[in-house]
Amino acid sequence: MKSPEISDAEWTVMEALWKRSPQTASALAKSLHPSSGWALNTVRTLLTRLVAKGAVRTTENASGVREFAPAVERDVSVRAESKTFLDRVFQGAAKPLLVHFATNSKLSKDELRELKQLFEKELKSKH
Amino acid sequence: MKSPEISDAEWTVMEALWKRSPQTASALAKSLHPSSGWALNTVRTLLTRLVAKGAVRTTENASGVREFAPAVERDVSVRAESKTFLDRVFQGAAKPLLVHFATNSKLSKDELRELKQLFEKELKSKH
DNA sequence: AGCGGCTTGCTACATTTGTAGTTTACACCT
DNA sequence: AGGTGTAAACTACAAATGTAGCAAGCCGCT
Repeated sequence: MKSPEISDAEWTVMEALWKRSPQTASALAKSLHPSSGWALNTVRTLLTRLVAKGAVRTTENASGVREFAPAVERDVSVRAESKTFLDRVFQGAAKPLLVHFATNSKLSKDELRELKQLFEKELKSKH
Repeated sequence: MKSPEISDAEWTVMEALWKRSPQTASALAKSLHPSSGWALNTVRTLLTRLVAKGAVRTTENASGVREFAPAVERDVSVRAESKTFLDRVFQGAAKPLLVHFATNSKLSKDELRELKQLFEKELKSKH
């Protein structure tokens, strides 16, 4: 299941759809407007492109208006993006990436604890 | 020190320069060719753009030929790219990102151990 | 002195991306 | 039925990106 390339602006639309779907173009535009400042047509264009890429699919609602919904799961896209980023910036080496984010992010004590435990668990599961 | 936007192809060139610099355009092209398949002029164009962006600077070597070297440190660019990625795909939340890479990467026992320790250290340093 | 090569500086050109505007078609309200 | 508001479909258009090619100049060899 190759996930299509999703550009920055498109990603914003996808997030909105992953959060709630299906939605009509105008509903989406309305909800995105405050943060993005995008005109309705901008959102429409992005949706059209996403449909063309196969990242979004459409259906008609009762009143004959099109509604949009993700055609790819967020998780799949996140994985694809993550892989691309990992390869590009960290040459595919996960450890340096993890070190980078571990040391460059402001993590709360709780988060640090949880992450430590996660690694402990991973270690153990590795038998 | 804002680091300039570096595109995918450009990033490849930067990596080569970060690995070794200064280098002439043709030396770079030669070393990149096997993996990238790029023509000499392609590399030149990328270099020109990188210079324009301020990511690379040039000097003349003894024989009057230009050599290229990074003008931004890898670390700075990595940080910038990482931030962009974090914001875009994980909405700025580092923990989910760390969880993602911790569970989706094939890490060796040693790496897992080191990472666990890193988090322990971070935890402690947080007093 | 002319030719073959390499270096530089321009130019090219299709795609993708960001960000809309214009036109046409309906569809409901008064 | 005509006006008003949306929806859908096209069209627009500049900047960034990937991927070069062409032209002009300098350098050393024959």
